[in-house]
Amino acid sequence: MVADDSSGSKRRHRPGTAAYTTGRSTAARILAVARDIVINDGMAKLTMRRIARESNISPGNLSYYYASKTDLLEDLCHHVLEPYLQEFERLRSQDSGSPRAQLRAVLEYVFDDLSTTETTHFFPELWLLALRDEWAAKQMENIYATYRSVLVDIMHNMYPGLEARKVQDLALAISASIEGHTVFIGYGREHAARAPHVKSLIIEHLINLVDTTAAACDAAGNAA
Amino acid sequence: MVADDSSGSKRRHRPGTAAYTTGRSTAARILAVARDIVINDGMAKLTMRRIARESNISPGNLSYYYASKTDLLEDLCHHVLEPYLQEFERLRSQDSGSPRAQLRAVLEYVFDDLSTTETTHFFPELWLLALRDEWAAKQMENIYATYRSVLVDIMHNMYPGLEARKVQDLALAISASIEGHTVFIGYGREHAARAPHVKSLIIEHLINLVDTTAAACDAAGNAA
Amino acid sequence: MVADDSSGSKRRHRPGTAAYTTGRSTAARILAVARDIVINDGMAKLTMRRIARESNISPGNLSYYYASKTDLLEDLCHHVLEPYLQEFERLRSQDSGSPRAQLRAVLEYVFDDLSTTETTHFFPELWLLALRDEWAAKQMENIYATYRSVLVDIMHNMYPGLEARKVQDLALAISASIEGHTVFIGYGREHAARAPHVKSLIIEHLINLVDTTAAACDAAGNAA
Amino acid sequence: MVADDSSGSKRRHRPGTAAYTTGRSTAARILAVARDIVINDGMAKLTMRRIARESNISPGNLSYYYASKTDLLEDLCHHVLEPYLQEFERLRSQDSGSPRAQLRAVLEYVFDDLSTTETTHFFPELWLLALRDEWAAKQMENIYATYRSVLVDIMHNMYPGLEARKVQDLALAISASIEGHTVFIGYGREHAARAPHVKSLIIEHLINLVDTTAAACDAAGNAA
DNA sequence: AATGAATGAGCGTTCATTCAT
DNA sequence: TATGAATGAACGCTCATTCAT
Repeated sequence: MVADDSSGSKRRHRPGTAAYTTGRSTAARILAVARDIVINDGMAKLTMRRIARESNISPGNLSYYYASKTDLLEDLCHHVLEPYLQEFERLRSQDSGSPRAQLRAVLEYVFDDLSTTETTHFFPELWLLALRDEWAAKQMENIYATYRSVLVDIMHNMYPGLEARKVQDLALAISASIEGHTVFIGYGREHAARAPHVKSLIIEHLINLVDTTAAACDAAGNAA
Repeated sequence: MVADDSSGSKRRHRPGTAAYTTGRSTAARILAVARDIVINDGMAKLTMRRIARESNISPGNLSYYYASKTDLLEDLCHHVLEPYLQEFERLRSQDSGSPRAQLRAVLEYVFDDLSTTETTHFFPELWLLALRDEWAAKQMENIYATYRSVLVDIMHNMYPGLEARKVQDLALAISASIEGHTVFIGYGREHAARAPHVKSLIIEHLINLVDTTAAACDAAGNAA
Repeated sequence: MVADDSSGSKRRHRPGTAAYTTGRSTAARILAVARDIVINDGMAKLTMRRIARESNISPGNLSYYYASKTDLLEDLCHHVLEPYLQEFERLRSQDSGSPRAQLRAVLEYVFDDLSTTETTHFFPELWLLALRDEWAAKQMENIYATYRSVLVDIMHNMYPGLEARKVQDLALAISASIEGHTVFIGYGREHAARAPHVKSLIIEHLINLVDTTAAACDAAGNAA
Repeated sequence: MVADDSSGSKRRHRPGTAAYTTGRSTAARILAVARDIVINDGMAKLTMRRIARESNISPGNLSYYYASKTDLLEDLCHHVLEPYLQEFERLRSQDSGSPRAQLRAVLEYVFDDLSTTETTHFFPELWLLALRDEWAAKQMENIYATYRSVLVDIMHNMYPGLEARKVQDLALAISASIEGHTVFIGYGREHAARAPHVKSLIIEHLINLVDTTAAACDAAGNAA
């Protein structure tokens, strides 16, 4: 699940840069190093000098690839989040036998992913960044909107009659509920050991939430 | 709901400090200022100089109260979280007619609190801090353990036969599910407007989760 | 002719700074060092780090006195120009026997001053600075306006009937003519050796310009 | 009045460079861009990177044409000043009816030229550069020596008997007096609006200075 | 003739911290 | 209690320059 450079990526480092193979490898190294720093030590420890040092290049050369830290940060967000986007698209088009099974597959993927170092460490940073940084907010909304749209698609297949607004709220509630577990059962977190138990508890419950809500709406619809 | 200095607070500013009235008011001012900075501008903008400036004291004097930034941070955590602790104790001992009504009251309180600027902005900072700072991790665990213990108490009243481990997992899943909404429907967040709809969707269903789980366990118990 | 701190100086270093004797001496040292750098090596070589180094203080401490380089530059302008302002006021109130003698005294002072290292090196920097820096432009206008107002006063004493506008143009032309010599006969300049000869040539003649202009205006006035 | 490459220019970009048509046009572009930067934004903003960027070439290629910034600066001086040299030669050989009329023509040209953006902005930079840069000093002396030699020629025609040294001092005083107006009535300067009035005031006066000095010397000579 | 890639010193500035008074 | 004064490392960033291709 590595970002594919040939894909429709919008923006990357300073234009004109990374044209030769050596430059391309340097550019890749920069992002990899930056990613590792954020995940291992947190965004607060992500400094241009350290990125340069750990990429084995000079500060001057780093700013040849990224004119400003903001530029780098934007590219980093993109770089880290793109694989998730691709995974969501894969899950959307995946045939699991039934919509219900497909929904379960998606929720299990997301829940399991919470325990990943990357997810446990990067996403909370993104949540915080998004509070003050316009660009980060857009990136965050982008990834979660994609995630929810997959849920929406599947729920629509399960209950075609369920009204759109309701389905969207369900997707929001479901995704938020699962994301919330990150800080409790994520990698290295206090209750990481309970992850399997909580997983079975919560996933079945969330699928059940869809059924219940659909039934309630259906009843309300019929009554009207 | 202001922190009561005479309460069982473990540690506070430099010992021997804040003995006189002026000192005490200065100490209070420092924490209030620090809290505001974190909530309004984020932890990254919390600098000793700025705290000093906005507290109308000199940097030198600030370090008289707090020998290091870490010390201040610890006290700040305590200062911000204590009111929540008190609120949870209040909710624990609150009589709402039935355990189910009491559970609903707690979940509604927590859910509504998510939309608060303070909660939306402070807790994600805490989640991040807890990843690297021992003390923050302890503070975070403390507040959430208290929160869950309230849920555990109530659920025990609802289903005395439900085994302890299961009840604890339920409390974990319920609290995590609600917390997760912070970053989506919290103050100023993308989907803040959907808060009321998501609230009604999720709360009833989390209560339902308790019933379902209890029923399933009961059935399993009987079968055995 | 040293700047007097007790005078009506408008602004100085960061407020609250230089309150004790040690701080005051440091503040003075900073300006003296900055002045020397500009005069000896030019404005382009005036860096915060070098000022700090040559003032025997740390960069951090320098920015304690001056929060930004711009602040320091403004204070430096003030510091360097103030003595000139005071000298002009002295010349204005000086009794030289006759207005003509007083005029000659002023022009001689200014002309002789051109050969000073300080004037030769600092004023051209100011002229350049004033092109792009608002504050420098104001400071430059301030010093030259004072200079011209002295000339205006004296010329008014010489020819009370001469119209104000004409007197002002005369002051402008006279001062500009003398200033222009800075870059040719100033300290270390190509033609420094010709200074005495050019001085006698130009000063008498500028006084003569006043007489000639007054006579011409008088004739025109009578004719009308 | 564009610099002619075939003229007796002493040195230009890196030897061997600009041999082909493309190279020549690039070389010309570099100087034009550099000139514009200095005139519009000042010497302090003249950086190699910026010259390269605005010339649409890479920094590497720029240093193919100019091995160092100093080299470029020298060429830039030459490039900017050459048109003035040519203009002075034109003025020297210009027939204006009488030497006095020719002198007036020269002074008027120079005075009017002061109001030019180019002159107002470039010459003060040159004055400053000449203080520390040998080459700039030479270039500056070259242009002003040519200027003065024109004045000397004309004054010699007016008063053939006037001794050489005196004539040279006169030329120095006259040119310096006019140049001094640059920083007061030049383009965008505080007193630009007074330019026409000051012009008539000063030019007639300077011509008069020649007459007076000649008369005085003549009298002194006769007396002796 | 031109490019992309890289260097390393230096820039102005901020920071947590220390300390004498 | 409180201040002014000071440190030194680190920050993001710019610069003239070099060099292989």
